[in-house]
Parts: sequence; structure tokens; C-alpha cells
Amino acid sequence: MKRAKVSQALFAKVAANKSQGWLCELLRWKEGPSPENRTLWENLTNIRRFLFLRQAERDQVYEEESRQQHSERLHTALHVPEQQVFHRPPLPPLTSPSPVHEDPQPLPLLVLQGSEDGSQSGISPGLSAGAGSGSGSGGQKKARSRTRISLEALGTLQSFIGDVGLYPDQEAIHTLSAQLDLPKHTIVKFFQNQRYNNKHHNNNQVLDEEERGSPNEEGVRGESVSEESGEDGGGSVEEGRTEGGGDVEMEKEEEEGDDGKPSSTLSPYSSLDSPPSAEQQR
DNA sequence: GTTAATAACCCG
DNA sequence: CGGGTTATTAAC
Repeated sequence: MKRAKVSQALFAKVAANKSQGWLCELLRWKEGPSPENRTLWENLTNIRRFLFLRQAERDQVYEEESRQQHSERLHTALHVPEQQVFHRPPLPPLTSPSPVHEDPQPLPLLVLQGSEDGSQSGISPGLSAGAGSGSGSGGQKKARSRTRISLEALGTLQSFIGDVGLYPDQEAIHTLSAQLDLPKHTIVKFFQNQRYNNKHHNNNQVLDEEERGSPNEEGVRGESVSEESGEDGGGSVEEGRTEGGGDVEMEKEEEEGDDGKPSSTLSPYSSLDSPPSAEQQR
């Protein structure tokens, strides 16, 4: 079923009325013997109930759900007194899913992505994970882990974004990774993600600090965002600094009032052209 | 226990 | 690189 083009998020919502993360955990749970036997189990039942419907039915629900999700948003105040979007598909087969068993899908709850359910029998052609080939694969378990970025790191990053556009060059990445002690890889990812959500889900509430020089005038007042800088006085979160060696080079970024024309400072790298990516999109 | 954010991954 | 999805955590 997962071979439908439905994402976990959608599926989770329609089938169990839960969030995407929840579904994901559930999937994982099947692999790990968790001593949990109740509650979750009940939820499974709900899901199965949904699965018993025909494909067409399911698609319908998906559409409906996505429609509600995508549109409507700007009906700020008073509007939409009536919600006609509220007739859920028949959910009668509650206690007895008796007659219809058209498509008893064997519950191949597996990774989805991509293929829609159309091919019944000729399912996936080979899917061999080459264990040995390629060498190297030391095929280990891959536990994806999410590295949590500290607040200070985050602050530095956002200020960096404020100064230079969104995407840094290699040099900058390296620097940042050193300053924040984060893997270089992470930095890159971070920027990618930032670009993404600054673009799409950027509605309300994201203060950009850019635009200098441009008269930016909002009629809004009450805007005072002060600055970060560690802790102010109050007592705040304690954070283990990376100190310890006695030397932490937490250099503040020296930002240029304007840089851009490196007259004398050349990067230590020989060839270079660092694209002064002073890009300002839009 | 679930939701909500968000880093990591994948596909184009 | 960008867009989207998935998997992991912190917060409720």
C-alpha cells in the first residue's frame, strides 16, 4: 500500500488521523520489539480498516485531504461559515467488515515512494540489495541521526545569512564549520534546508534581517528585536561550551562593511575564484 | 503518547 | 541546487 504515491504524512492523517512522525515510529516499531502492546495496536486496527477500502476510495480520500490542506488559508476572519468539505467517505464498516474483500492486500507495508499501486502481480522486479558487491559496503545499520544544532550556532548561521545571501562558498562553509564545530556536511545541509523553508513555508514570522540601505518601512511598530549574544542577564540556559581546552576560538565574524573587493587579501588558496556569491536573489 | 519542528535523505 | 519526503527528537 505504501506503493501508492501517498506520503506518510497524508496516509497517517487519513488512516489514523495522526501525524507523519507517528507513522514513521510505528513502522520502526515493527522492527524493534517494543514491549508495547496496547494503544499502538489499536491504532493499527484503524489503519487496517482504512486499507480495506478499494483503491479508488482511498484515492478519493487522499485528494480530499490534500485539498483541504493546500487551499484555504487566507480566509482570515469571518468567512466560510459552512464547510461542505466535511463528508467523510463512508466509514460504516466499523464493526464488521464483512462482505467486501475484493482486494485483500497482503499488507506489504513497506517503503513506499514512487510507484502507484497498479501493478499487482508484477511487483517490484528485483530489489536486491547488493550486499557484497561494490565492495565496501559494509553494510551497516544506518541510523540516521539528527544532530542538534546549538542555539549559538544557529544564531551565527542566521546572521551569516543576513549578511551574505543564502548560499556560501566553500570557504565560508569551512569557516563556519570550524567556528561552530559542526561537520561541514551539516552546514551545507543546513543551508539547503533554510533555503527551502524560507521559500515555501515562509509565511508569517520570519524576520529577515537584511535590507540595509533600502528604506524599508513598515507601518508596523513595536518592532524591536534585540540581539542575541549569549545570555543577557537573566539566567538562562546553561550551556556547556566547548571550552575545555582552554582555547576556543570563537571568533566573531568580522563582517565587512563591505567586502567584495578583496584588494589585498587573497585567499590562501591558490586558484581561486570564489565566486563572490553575493547573490541576492529576487 | 502524540504533535510539531527540523536535520538528513532522495529524486529531479 | 531545489523540492519534497522521511526519520529523529524535543516539547506538549
